Amino acid sequence: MRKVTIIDVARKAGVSLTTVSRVSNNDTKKHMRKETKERVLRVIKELDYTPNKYARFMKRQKSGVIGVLVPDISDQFFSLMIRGIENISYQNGYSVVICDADNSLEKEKKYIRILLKEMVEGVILTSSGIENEKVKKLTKERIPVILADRKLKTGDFPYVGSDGVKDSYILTKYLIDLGYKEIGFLKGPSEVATATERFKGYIRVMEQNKLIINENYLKQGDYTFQSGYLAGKEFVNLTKLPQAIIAANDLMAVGIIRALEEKGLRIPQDIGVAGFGNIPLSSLVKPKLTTIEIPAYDIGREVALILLSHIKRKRKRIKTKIMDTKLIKGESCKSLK
Amino acid sequence: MRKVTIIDVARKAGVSLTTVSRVSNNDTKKHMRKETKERVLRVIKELDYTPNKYARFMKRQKSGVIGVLVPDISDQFFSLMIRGIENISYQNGYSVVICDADNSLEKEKKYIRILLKEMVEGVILTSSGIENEKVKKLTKERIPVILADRKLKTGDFPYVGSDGVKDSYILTKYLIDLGYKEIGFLKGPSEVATATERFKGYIRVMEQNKLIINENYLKQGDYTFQSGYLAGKEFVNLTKLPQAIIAANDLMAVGIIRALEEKGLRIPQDIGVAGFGNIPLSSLVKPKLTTIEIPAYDIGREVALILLSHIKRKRKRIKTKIMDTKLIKGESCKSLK
DNA sequence: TTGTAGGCGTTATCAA
DNA sequence: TTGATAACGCCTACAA
Repeated sequence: MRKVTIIDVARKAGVSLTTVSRVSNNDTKKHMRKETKERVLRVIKELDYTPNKYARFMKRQKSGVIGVLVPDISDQFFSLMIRGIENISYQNGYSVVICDADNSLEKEKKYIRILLKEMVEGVILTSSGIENEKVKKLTKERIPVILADRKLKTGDFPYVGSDGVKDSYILTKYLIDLGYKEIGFLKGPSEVATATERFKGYIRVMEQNKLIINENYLKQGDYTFQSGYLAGKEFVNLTKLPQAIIAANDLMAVGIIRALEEKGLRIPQDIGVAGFGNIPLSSLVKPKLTTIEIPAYDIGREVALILLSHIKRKRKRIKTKIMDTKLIKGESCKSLK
Repeated sequence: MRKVTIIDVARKAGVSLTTVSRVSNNDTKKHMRKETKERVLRVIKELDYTPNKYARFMKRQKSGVIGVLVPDISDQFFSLMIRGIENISYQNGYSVVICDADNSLEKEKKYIRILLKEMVEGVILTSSGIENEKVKKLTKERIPVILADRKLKTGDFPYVGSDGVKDSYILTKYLIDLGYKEIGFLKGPSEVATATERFKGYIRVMEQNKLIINENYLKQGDYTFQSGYLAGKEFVNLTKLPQAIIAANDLMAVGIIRALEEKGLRIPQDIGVAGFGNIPLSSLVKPKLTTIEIPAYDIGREVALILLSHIKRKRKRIKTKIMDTKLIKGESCKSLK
């Protein structure tokens, strides 16, 4: 069954292809008889005609595709974000090409090249640590790049996501208000912006409240469950435990809990644990995690909207949007008073 | 910065575009001087030329895109599967368009239409219950369709996934061998093939072993955590509990565990629980789930390979591949002997 | 208000 | 062994 082309429509409607093209593109500049327009519209519907996007590209040099580059699509945070992106994109007639960098810098670079070849009109980037250099390559080709969830070390690309410092500030403050004084922190990977921001917020509140930051209570993780579990084991080996531990993300927090429980410690009676993200796992785990909810789906929608506004060169090109987050008072921390 | 075209290459190499085209497509039918070929190849590399895929489509009428339609990309099983699909696809120069049906039949139909407009060369379908009718529409357009993980009620489309009956057979048999006799079952949604197959396998083993299937021990769920939790509550309200409960997937199994624990029951001391899937959550939960591992990533790779073989009309067009699964002996069931 | 014609970058057919 | 040329389906400047 051959595809319907603009010629089929033109023939059936008894007009030239130009007229059909104008109707299907809703060309308002040219005036045309209402009757003609309606007739063409009817035939378009009858034949179920849609312009061939590849042919259209030839003239317009616009692909109608945007690229999304994430570290790991099987991380639910990112898959939710992608759902948000797709939602907005399809509504606006854009398709989405997703690239999973597999947490590898190598693949990330490779995909930047692929996206260029795909002639995407814009890129949404959540980097696992790519250098600015490579990203600049995109902007040099006049392809707008918006960062989602994770900022880059340098450069001032538009960004949509939460304010990690503020989030951490709120969470740490909440623990302090509950009565916790000796609070440890499990850091995330140093090349990821959210990780460093969250650590910074923690430090800031601790200092503001004149609380001592014990070096032994600071550990390094990489955002995986496993690294949380290992850090948890390190914690229980200390001669004296902190009263609570904040992990830079939920997955590590769950890992910590598992390690602590294995040693017979009870959460939150013996020690409090908190994380960031409020990933679905966080409420399925027992005890439910105290955490900061980051609205992945909404971030996806916002970042797509902003990218499209850049692509379409709308006058108000928004640069950055900090999303509201929400403190989830789970069961993994309790009032000490 | 303008894109390099075939003309730029031709000019720089001092040959015609035809020659460049032949080199870049590795046309083996036509013989050409080795020297010419090498020169062109060098220029292609120098200029970093890649054929414009949109222009190429115009001639070939092949988009180089395959479509993937899943019920929910934020379900880790599907996102892992997608990773497998993308892995193979990119290796073969194909891009992937992902459609998230959001577990809705309505959207599923809509996306079938979109995929047709996108002129995908093939479709990988994991249906949340679409009618055969709609899928036939695709095959009528000569677009190959391969089912992943979930079969359709009717029609004999190629399929890649596990054998739900067999999986369930193995799991149930394992419980029986442990000494369990009164085994309940929480069913999944009736329109999903894996759910009905797993129930069938359970029934079969129970009957073969002359074990009574107590109607009160059969409940209906919909694959969500919530439905597992609710079913768990129904179970504890029974005057007499079964010795073990099998849920048609892991998420529901975890829900059951949560409900049972809330009533003070201990797993596996008081009652055993098992599921299907071995999703990452299953090993993060306590106790670790007894379950059947379904290799999502490998299913993705296999289904992509098979789809590509159909697209390329290779001689050996594989129809179906049943993937090996693995019994995970977790801690949520124990030997009663 | 509507139509004609040229060209976007590529590949395939035919000719040289 | 290589090259000229006609499509592929659409959009748009220009013509009518």
